[in-house]
Amino acid sequence: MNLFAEIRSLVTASLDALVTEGVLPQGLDYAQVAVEPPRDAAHGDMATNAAMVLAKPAGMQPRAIADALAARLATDPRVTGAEVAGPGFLNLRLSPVVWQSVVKAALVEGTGFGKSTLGQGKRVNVEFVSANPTGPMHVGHVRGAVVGDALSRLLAYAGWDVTREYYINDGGAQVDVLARSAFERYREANGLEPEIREGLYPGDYLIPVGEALKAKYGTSLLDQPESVWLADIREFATEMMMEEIRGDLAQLGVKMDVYSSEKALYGTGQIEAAIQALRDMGLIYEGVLEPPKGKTPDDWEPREQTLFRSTAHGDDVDRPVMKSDGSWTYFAPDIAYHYNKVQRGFDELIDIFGADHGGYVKRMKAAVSALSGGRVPLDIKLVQLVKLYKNGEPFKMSKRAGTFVTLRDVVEQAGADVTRFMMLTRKNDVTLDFDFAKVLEQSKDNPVFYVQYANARINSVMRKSVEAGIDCGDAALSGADLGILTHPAEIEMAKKIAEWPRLVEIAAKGNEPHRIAFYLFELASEFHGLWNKGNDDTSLRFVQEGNAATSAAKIALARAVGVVISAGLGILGVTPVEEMR
RNA sequence: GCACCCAUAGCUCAGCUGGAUAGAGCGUUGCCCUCCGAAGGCAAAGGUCGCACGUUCGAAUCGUGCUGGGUGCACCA
Repeated sequence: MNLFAEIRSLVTASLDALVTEGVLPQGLDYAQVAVEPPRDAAHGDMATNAAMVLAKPAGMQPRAIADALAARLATDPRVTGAEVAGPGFLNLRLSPVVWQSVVKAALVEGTGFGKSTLGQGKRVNVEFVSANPTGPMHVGHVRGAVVGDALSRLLAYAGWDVTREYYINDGGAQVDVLARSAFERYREANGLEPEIREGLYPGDYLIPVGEALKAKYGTSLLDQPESVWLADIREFATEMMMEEIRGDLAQLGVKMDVYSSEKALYGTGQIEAAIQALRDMGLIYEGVLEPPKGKTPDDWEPREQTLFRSTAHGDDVDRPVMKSDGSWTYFAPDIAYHYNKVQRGFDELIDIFGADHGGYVKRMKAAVSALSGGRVPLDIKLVQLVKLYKNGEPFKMSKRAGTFVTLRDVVEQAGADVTRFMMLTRKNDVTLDFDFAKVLEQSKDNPVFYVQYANARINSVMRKSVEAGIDCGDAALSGADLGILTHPAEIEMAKKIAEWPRLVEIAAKGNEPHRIAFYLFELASEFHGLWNKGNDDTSLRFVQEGNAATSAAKIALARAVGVVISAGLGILGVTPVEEMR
């Protein structure tokens, strides 16, 4: 139940009526008509800009439209006040009955209360993490994983058919490095001194791979040249790394639907087919790129390459797809992979990249635009760095020494729920500070705790009430006499609940899961405020001694908050707690 | 040199895709509480939304040009 959508329907229906009466001309487009909560509560419960956006096309004064619309709207029983303000805003006040019905809807619909059909079942592919399979996941990957997963849950909640996908970069040179590094660990497992040369991966995590290689191959590969073992060990080590990464993701509560392999694109003609498709559009040519102005690389030399005319689709320069030695650049399989996604019939594509890949988005969008004939939009979210702290002290990590903070380190210290929530307390394109001490703090300063605590309080109230003999099942509560909820503080609470379905749609439209976290904080804040008022004004307490009917109504309100918190945390992938420990 | 991201209260950040007098937390200041409905509460002060033009009924939001910070820039992914 989206109250804002309902009132908007009321507004447009009223506009239609005014057209029928001849007050307004025919053929008006209502697309720009919005019904929103006013910034200032003193302006009422909802505001519409209808009069202002229609003034010009209707050839009328905004006030004239607003007055006519106000009179019309005032006849609806839900509307208790309609006044024109400012340059032509129409402010509406709604009956308490409306807000009470929101509480009831939340109880009846449960965590489906904010669900939307906005996505119309469209198929969206969300590609995220896609970490190189050369080691365990580190902190840098955590945020992308959480954002991608929460976004997937959000879109599913808002009516999309979501596929979560991981692209395994197992086709490039870095997996050869992995294989060579693993080979040294294999030698080590056989009692030889490993030679971790410059450029190899020094991390301890490859020791078990060496052990496993020994278990499989014994000593048979020790004296063999690289050409004999490289492919096999590469495959073996990559698979072990992916196993580890899957485990890491599982710890975070992330489950991919599809793992796609870069390597699988080679040798199957998929890259060739994708490039051919571009070629057929006249977007592939042989040419020489200009050197970048201002900063010419020392070893730059004019070189003829096979280029993709990405500038035809919004890029700044054309991009090479084939190296001078005839092999593909890294861009070519990426094109093929995205072509593959398009061909699988997705209506929308989303990629979650690290911010250091920002220079990559235009060419990727250009490729998808070309290969889908402009049919499939690609949204690329860049996720900024996470800076780790402990009690305000920066946490250092050194990739060179192979000692980095892994995803496991983070989850083991902070827990998956806390980690996930914190990763969503910033918009994706802003760097985020993560302090191991602060995120576990039980205080108002900690948004995770604050939201969880609200939910715990709600459950505490219900536990107590059940002991007092009040049926706190949603069915029973939704049947309570909610007309009792008339106190302004209670109405305010209900208004905040009413925003939930609208917020889901806003967040989904922008692919912005962080909005859910911020909303939950506001919702919890409103709830704690109401709770605190109960300290002084006992009539606002949820449990009213000796008055089961009143208690039921007030508990219903609390439970409605709990329903929304549960739904919201569900989107974030965070488990709601019923008790603070 | 070019592209992308960021710039909002002392600090950390929201801000509904163009709406009304720009919000929250921390910090500061002042009251209150210390009752397990505990892990504090209430209130106040605090702003040239980096700067300048432009678009229009209306701009933190859109456009252009600057300033400052970050990221990236052909034969690496």
